[in-house]
Amino acid sequence: MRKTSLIHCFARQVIRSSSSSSSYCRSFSSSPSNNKLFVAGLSWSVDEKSLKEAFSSFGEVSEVRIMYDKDSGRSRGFGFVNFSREDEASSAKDAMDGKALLGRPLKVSFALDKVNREPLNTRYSNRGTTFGRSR
DNA sequence: GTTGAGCGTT
Repeated sequence: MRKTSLIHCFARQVIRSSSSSSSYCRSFSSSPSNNKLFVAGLSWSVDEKSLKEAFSSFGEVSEVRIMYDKDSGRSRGFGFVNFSREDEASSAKDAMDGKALLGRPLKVSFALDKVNREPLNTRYSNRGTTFGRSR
């Protein structure tokens, strides 16, 4: 009876409602996102469909997003893969992490939640301050 | 025609 069961839930830290406004969820565990995967080390010639095809073999890929450069328009070499199940995502990560795609080693890891944030104190008037260049 | 550590828009 080898049932992969579920992931060991890692360290599930329940966010206590300390404040109804600040949700500073910093890297609590090694899995900030469950079904969200961060794929890096991709070749600059890789597309979303290639990644989806590569990760679709482990499960159902719900969404695949690759980041592209706004200046050049070329792929930055990293993207995000969303699975329908965290079990598949974990398998894909554990299976594709370290492997190679298009001749380049892939680096798969859980993605950080940067879209699930709902901050209220945001100053959109921060325009005008050039912080140099984006990282 | 280039480069190679990383965490992203709707």
